[in-house]
Amino acid sequence: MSRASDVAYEMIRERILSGALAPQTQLKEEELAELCGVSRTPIRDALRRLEAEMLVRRTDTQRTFVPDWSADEVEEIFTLRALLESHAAARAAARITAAEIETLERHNDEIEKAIHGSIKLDAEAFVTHNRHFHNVLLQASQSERLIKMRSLIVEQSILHRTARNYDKAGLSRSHADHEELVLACRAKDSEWARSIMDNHIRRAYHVTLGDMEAMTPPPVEAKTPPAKGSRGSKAEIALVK
Amino acid sequence: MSRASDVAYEMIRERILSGALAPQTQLKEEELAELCGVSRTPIRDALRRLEAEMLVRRTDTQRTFVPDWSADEVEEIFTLRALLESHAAARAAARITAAEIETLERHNDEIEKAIHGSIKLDAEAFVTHNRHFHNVLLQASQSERLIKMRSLIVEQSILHRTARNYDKAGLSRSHADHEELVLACRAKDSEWARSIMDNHIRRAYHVTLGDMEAMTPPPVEAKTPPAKGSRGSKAEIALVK
DNA sequence: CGCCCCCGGACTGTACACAAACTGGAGACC
DNA sequence: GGTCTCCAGTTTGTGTACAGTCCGGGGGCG
Repeated sequence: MSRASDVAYEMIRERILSGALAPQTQLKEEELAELCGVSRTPIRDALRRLEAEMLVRRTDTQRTFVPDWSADEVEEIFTLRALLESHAAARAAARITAAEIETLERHNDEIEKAIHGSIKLDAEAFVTHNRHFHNVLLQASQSERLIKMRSLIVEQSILHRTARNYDKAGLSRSHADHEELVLACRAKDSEWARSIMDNHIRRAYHVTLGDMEAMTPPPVEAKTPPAKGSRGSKAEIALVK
Repeated sequence: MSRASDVAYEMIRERILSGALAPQTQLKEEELAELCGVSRTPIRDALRRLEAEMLVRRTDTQRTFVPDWSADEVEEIFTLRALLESHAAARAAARITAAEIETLERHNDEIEKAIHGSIKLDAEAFVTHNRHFHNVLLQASQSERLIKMRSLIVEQSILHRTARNYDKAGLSRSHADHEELVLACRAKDSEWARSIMDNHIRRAYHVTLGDMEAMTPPPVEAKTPPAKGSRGSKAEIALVK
């Protein structure tokens, strides 16, 4: 994992998810090369991987941009996530090992601590252990395809927002869901696991939705050069509707 | 599409799906470069893309192989395909345009012709138009993510086998499903479309299953060098169970 | 004005050379 | 015989030079 292309991948990914690289930004290979301190070759590698995960978008003329997501896409993302993660939970319930169940419990205990451990909510810890919990479950589903598909469903950043704006009751509910998932795994009851997970994610969607409405989106409309000359080869990049 | 890396991508992909590159084969960049008449750079590009689509598999030490699929994986593939394509059909029913519906009908007419047009079944034509039909529907779902996810679900080769071993009645049934899908689209009835597609694909799975049993898999076991020295860094490639 | 064409600068694609890492086997040692 | 170590050949990773393509603006023309 110390290859230049891995370093570049991590650096760029991190910057996109954290917002350091704003949506609509064009990613130029040479710039990134300088940023990461490597040559263009590993950068190209990293960009290919990010493209496969839909964390960057390429135009028809091979220019690369940081995408942004419309409300419609957010809905689609959560629907797919519910579909896939509940399927993964069902598979996991049938295949999970005792050791993995213990790991799940450990992470969920940490989540509990993050909520009630101190006076103030430890959002960072919550997010981290929440992510791990879901990852372990995905791993237990023993399907590489599901794992790859999930990585197509970008939501780290959205998740981050969600965790911050949940109230304590909401977070506790989330913790309780996880506990029930552990029970379902113990019982090897796939359908139980599936329905818990489906419910868990749909709820998260609606919380996110609330958040998104709450923070009046600054109507910073993309500068739209009024349909200038049609040379037919102008690169189009997806704009938020 | 005339870039060297696109040519390489197409060539390698075609050879894998057609079986010209057998499962377990190691793909060496230099060999492929010679095969495609380009340098290693575009080959590396192509391999990255194929890897993202799970059409090749890399070991932990960056060696690239043609994968093969166990019965368990085939089941997983069809389950996911049913999940995703029925979701896509539901989305499509709500969004499809009149022009797209016409295209669907055109392809389905061709399918009809392939089945009954001449004395002998035109398997090639059937497979082609069947693929197009499904692609149009997927396109109509207007979700890039669904399209990318579907490409993770390799099944062209399996599909090929399926079409050959369907009997005429089965193929007609498939044609009738497509007709009903068009009706559901016209009616904008998402749930109807979903259930047709789910049924359509599950049936295909069981036909494939029958085929796979029929043709006694030649028990050509992978040479397993009896667990020799454990240097710990030996590349492991997934073997068929 | 508004449209079109053309061109220089900017960005991506490809080849190739060299560096780093992995593989499989030969030989030392118990 | 079994296991470990080391090494030469093989394969992949990276830097760099140059070729090809695209973008956006300036000037000609209606």
